Amino acid sequence: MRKIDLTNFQVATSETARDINRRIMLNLVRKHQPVSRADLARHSGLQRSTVSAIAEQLLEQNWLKEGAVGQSQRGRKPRFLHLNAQRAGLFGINVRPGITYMALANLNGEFLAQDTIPTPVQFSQFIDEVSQRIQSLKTTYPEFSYEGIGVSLPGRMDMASGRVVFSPNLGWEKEDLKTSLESATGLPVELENEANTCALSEFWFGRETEGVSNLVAVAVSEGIGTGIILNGQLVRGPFGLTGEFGHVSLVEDGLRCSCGNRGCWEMYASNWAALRYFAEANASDSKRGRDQHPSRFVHAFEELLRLAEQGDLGAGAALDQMAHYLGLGIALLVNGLAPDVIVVVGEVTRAWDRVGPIISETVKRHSFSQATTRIIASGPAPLPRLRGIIALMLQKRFGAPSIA
Amino acid sequence: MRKIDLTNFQVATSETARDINRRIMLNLVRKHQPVSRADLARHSGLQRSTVSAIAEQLLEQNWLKEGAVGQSQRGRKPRFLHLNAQRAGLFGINVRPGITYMALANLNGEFLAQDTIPTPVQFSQFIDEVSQRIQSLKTTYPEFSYEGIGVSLPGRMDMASGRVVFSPNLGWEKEDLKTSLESATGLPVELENEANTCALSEFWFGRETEGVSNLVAVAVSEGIGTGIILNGQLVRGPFGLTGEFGHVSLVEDGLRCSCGNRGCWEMYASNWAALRYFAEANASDSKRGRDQHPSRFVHAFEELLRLAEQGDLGAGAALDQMAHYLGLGIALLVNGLAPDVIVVVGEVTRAWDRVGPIISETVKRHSFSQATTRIIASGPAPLPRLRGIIALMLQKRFGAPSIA
DNA sequence: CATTTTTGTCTGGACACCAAATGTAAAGTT
DNA sequence: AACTTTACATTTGGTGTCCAGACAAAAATG
Repeated sequence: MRKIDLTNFQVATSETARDINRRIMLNLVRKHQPVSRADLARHSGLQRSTVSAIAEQLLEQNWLKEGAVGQSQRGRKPRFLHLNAQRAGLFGINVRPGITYMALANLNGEFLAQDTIPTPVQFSQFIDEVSQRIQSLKTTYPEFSYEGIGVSLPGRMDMASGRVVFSPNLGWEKEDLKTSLESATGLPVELENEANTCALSEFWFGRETEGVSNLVAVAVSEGIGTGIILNGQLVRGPFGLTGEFGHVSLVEDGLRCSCGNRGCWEMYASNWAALRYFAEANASDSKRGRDQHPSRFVHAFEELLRLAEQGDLGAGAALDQMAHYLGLGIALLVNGLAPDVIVVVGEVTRAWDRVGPIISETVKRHSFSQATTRIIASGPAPLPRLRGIIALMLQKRFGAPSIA
Repeated sequence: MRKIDLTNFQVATSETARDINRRIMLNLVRKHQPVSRADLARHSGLQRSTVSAIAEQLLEQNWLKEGAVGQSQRGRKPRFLHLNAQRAGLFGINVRPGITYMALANLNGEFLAQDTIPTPVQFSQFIDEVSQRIQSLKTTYPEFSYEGIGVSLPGRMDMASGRVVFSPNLGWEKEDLKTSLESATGLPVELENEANTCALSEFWFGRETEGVSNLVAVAVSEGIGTGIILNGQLVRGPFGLTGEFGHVSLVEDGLRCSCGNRGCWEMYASNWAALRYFAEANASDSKRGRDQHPSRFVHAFEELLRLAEQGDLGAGAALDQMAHYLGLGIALLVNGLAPDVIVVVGEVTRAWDRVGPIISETVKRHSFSQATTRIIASGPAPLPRLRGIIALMLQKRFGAPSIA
């Protein structure tokens, strides 16, 4: 039960009920499509007349389409309804150090086109290149009604102002990405932290998350970020700062981290940490990785994965150590938040057969027996980020309306 | 924005709008009472006619009372409305090892009577004694409409079944406290973890939490529990297990905790930890405290506080060390959750002049500079728990309705 | 005493949901 | 082939709610 915030609330009007039921209808169509009005009435508990009225509105506004006539054992055959996929064209952009992924998705969250570009170092160049590609995609798919652009970023941003608050890996702090991209493309832009988008991706599209309302995503790359969904909604906190569990001290008086703290989780469980373990074991330069160009760094970790897969003992040991520390941090999340699901995202999941059991074992040893949290691996990046940023925009239509 | 859970949702009816607006009205009356209908219309943005209609309903159902005629500079004088305090008599029970606190509160959350009893070891005896006192209070205050009993417990409980899931300090696991107390008193009973009630107390009654929607309570006693409020609502998680940050490993390979883990936060920052520090420094028996009867143990920590206040260096050093570790754990919460406010609850707040600065300093050293979390001390126990369990029940009437 | 200002109520219209009747269409039955 | 049954979908009348504006009531002002 939520407290009503008297500094910022809104009363209900006579249209509030319709708003609520319309969103429920859209969700039911999304889940069961193609589906008849009668079925929708049964699923929702609304009267058939009400369902017809809502459907009529949604058909008028092009959110739904009437499809083929369906089959039934006896009686009049139903006229199926389904989402009008073309009603929303959504651009998802996943900005990573070194490389930027772009995608076009429809109302069903299905991808129609994907593209990658090297992430320009210059901010203005980034805006130019991205808006140019968006323009070209818009002309390639003229049948869509374009609704917006979502950007997944390694950083934290303030929702109110739309500005990036904290982004050490990109260096775009203080840049007004939202406004710049909006004026360049003419489409509304939404920003979100990449760990949060990973969480949203699993929450809205995950197969193992049916009925789940508490979920934490652990996004493992150069660093570690966490996206936290509790009570069925993303937790952003003031300035979107919630979720920096990667900078929690796991090792007392441990390695100094760029954040100023010591012994941060991400110093021991990130891709970079694994490369460090590998380098240290080989008694070579321990600074390897950090000094390389970001995209080359990604390749270094993928090489480590490949080496381990091929049976290299040193690479395997580095991954094992990384997995151990991943487990320690995840145990902390299990104890403290006890979500239904923790989903691990990142290149490391490609070696899940190896790291998964180590993580599970470590978590079991360091957490309550009562906690029933499932720990699962997500698909390979960059898909979770792109799917998640699309989910963020779909939420606008399919999420529960904000009331009171 | 919340995702709609299609396994468990409810559609809007024609009364949904009224339900929403009625709750907003109740909140506005609570905040501004005594207040006129015209003022309520201005505060809410509803039409005066609508406000009158809602007020009429609430007056009929005795939630509101029409008070004195107020003053105004010009024009017709307003007829003031205020909450009918007697409309709800709420019993709050705070069960602690050794001692149980009881209180009777009204719809305004004001306390009318308070009482304490030694916590019986036998569960059945507890039910008997509590229901007997409740019966006696009901006859003393016959003018109330009694709405329920809330119980604050050191443990975790499953909302669905109402059973205690985990309660090492009470030993009432598997007991059906809710049903037992309900059948003994004839009143509906709600259970809640004590750290959660501390959070609710500050959230609903705190003076420094206006407009705050993310708050974490750190309840420090024999152990440490955390109550987490995010996006304006309590996070309970499956089986109410969310919030056991007290059992997060802060010290690698540290002291073994009763939970099975090693180096748990509460092994280093609880009252018991401070007593251990004190005992260790005095080279005496390090098991002191654990072996004592719970209520005597409370007295031991209060004695430590008194000693420190009187200038005892050893006692002061023990508190300082406790404060340091409190700061470490709180820094973790600041980094990971970045709430607007963290409120510390417990006997230790009586020495806030001493421990507050140490906590702040430690948090500052171990967390982001961006985080704007305020760290405050709550009033002395047992008030927060009692106020919080009352808040839990008041939520039923004043919280936002659950929709979709 | 008329005017102005403010509070509170009343009335008609719009919107939404519900329940039941009606219309529509197809399959099964006689 | 005509009738009955079944199921889908729409129409109609009733109720609840909010809104906008008119109206009534009450008190200060000029």
